[in-house]
Amino acid sequence: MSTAETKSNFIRQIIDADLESGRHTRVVTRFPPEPNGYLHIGHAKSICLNFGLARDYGGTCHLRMDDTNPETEEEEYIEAIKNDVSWLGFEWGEKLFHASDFFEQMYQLAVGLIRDGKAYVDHLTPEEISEYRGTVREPARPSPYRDRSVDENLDLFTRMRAGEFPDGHCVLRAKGDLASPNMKLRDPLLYRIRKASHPRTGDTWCIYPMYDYAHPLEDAFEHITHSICTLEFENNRDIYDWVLDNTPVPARPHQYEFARLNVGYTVLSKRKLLQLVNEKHVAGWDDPRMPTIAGMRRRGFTPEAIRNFCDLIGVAKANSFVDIGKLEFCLREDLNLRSPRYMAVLDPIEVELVGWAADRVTMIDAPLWPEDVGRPGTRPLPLGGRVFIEREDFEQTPPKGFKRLSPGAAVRLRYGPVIRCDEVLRDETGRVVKLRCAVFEGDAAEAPRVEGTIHWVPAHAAVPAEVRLYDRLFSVEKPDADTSGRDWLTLLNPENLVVVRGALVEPALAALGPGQHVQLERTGYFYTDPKDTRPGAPVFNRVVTLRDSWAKRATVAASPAPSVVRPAATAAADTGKAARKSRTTLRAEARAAEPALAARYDRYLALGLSAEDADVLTGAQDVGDLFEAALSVYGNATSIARWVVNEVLGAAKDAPLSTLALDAAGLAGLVRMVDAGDISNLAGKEVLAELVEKGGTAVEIVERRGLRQVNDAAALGALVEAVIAAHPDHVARYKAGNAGLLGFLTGAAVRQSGGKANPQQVRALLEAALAG
RNA sequence: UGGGGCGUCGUCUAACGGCAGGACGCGGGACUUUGGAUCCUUGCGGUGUAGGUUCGAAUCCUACCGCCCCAGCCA
Repeated sequence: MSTAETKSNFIRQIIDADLESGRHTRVVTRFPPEPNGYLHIGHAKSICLNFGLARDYGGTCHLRMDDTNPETEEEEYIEAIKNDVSWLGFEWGEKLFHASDFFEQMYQLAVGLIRDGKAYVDHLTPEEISEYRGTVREPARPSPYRDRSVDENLDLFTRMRAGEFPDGHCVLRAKGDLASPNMKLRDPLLYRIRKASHPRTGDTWCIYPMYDYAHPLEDAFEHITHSICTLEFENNRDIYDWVLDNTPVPARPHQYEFARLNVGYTVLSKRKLLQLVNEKHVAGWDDPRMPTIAGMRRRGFTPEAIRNFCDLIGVAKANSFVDIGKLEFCLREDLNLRSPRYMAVLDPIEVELVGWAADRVTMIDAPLWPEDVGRPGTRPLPLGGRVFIEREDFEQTPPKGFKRLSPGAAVRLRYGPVIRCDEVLRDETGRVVKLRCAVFEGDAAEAPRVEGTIHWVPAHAAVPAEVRLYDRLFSVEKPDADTSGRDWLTLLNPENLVVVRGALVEPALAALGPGQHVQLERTGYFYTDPKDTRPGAPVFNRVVTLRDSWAKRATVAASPAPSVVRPAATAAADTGKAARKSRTTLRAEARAAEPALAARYDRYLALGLSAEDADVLTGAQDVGDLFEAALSVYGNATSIARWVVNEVLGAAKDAPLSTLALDAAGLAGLVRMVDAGDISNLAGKEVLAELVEKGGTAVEIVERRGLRQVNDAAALGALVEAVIAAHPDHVARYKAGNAGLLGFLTGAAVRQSGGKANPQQVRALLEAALAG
């Protein structure tokens, strides 16, 4: 029931472009978990993305264990990961890899880097390395070992591999850029010594590659085309590229980053999840309260619901926080179709049906499925003289709108007769122990009208069962962002699991085996625990509650509407500390350092340019050069300035202007034609795009592409008529008051003319034509 | 603070100079032997701020504001 067609996202756009340009002819992605913990819902997003891309583009997705750190990685995790990915419904076929498969090749490439003088063995201690690295403001200092000879480095590296040095004695480092503002590039570590046994390679290695070195190589060896990771690796992309550019690899993958998943009331950091397990705050990695795939599986989530959730939330680069309600929605949507309905009473009150013959039992054929699911099937449901109902379905003094039982009121027993509460029996503490109710069977004319239906179980045939009510793990929405200073563990929800041992279920449920989904009517979706369910003794895990408009109303009524006063985004309160150095200040500095630029600035102001344009044009030599050169060909300073500032800079996208095919004469010619009305602004931009791309002259491009502006009233009139005829709906909506549609219709007309029609005139003609 | 990213309904996400759309949520309605199933909904609600360019700006230019990431021998 996966919904609709696949949503567009920025990664799909990149792939589309790569396929179209021929950069790639197929798509190969990978999901590269480190086997140092169990997979969680955040990984599910990545799995669905990577495998989904491969599926949709007819490519392949590799499963790769990123096992470069033997100290934290274990075989148990490797198996769990494989199990979870395949349970989610994805197949990697033959394409199972391990980073450790490539250790020898990685080593050889490292030797190559040393030979090329691009890597060295460093003996600085970790503390010293950190110290030498500098800060974001100050550059790094070179390690005293940075310049030793290739031969010495080769010898040392060989001995590192041979196990001659203890852990931490030395590392292999790349010769990066010590002054780089990107800290990751300041001589990144490539190899460290770890005399630990590796789950796959055992003791054959005692040096292990670092992520930043290993990952790009793994991608290249596997011929990955699109290497997709999360946002926090953006800074690592520079080393990713460095490694691939400095080693002879068989392919050239590229890294793209997307926003990782965040959801409320849980944590998704492996460190914290591990701590929850180790310190026994939960019963293990597969505890149903855990956000792990294993935990969700045991709780009763389905792969379909999780996949659907991942489709629903999309993929983008903005940090986001997904409402857990979306997951619950996906769960209910899926579970509705696969969960037969039954009844169970969690907190029973006995009800005596007054007048019911002592040993009379009627069998009810109760449907397993509601009408909308439309599946056949019933289960036998016996009704005798005593039943149990839910304690919360009775109120001595019902609040307004209460549709359940209260003294003198009547309800229908689900699938059964109507009952009216005539007598309430209590114990000495005042607790209700029994209700005596009149029964109205069949179409009894005297039956009271009822508004509510409640669930029940027959007292004589009820079966005791254990019910585990799972709730959100934490009691605050963002335990990771808690600023109260409390330890995050104190934020655990004390009621994240409530075990109900006195629950009573209808007899048909007694035979349920492990791993079955049911809906306990009016209570929620449940799953028989796959580990603890015994023959005849089901254990029910609550997967998710049902939507509950009454509970919602009740809560709202109870809490006196806390009129949420949100601190209005403090309007430009200049309390804000100095922003980062802006481009203006950068340009001002450039002018201060270079008198020629400063002189230009004054001259441009004298030419009549705005201060802003003059500023932008004089921040760098090349921008001003282009402006001046174009100006010498065509003398309208403001027009040239406008095109340089607003259009050329946009087209350049921060690249130096010298990388553009555009020359000053081309630009000047273009601006001249626009000013003269030979071509429209729109066409002008089209011409500029080609000039930037391929160079040439504006006149030639205009003639070749036939972009000369059409100003002829008759031709434009015909065009307008045609557009009006072609879009009757839009015209009607425009006339009904949707003014925004004038833009749409103008656009349609201009587009139909191939960008040649004079847009002002088109718009005016349209407006006039539609006014009548 | 140097650098790298990101700001669109309450939340998530589209729109690539031309109708701000979808989903969850919220509200309203239908139906009802699940208040909680299910269905309908032309209902609510948004382009961080301020300028500029353009016939037309969420989109291009400029400035400002805010948030995230980077100084592990983790990944």
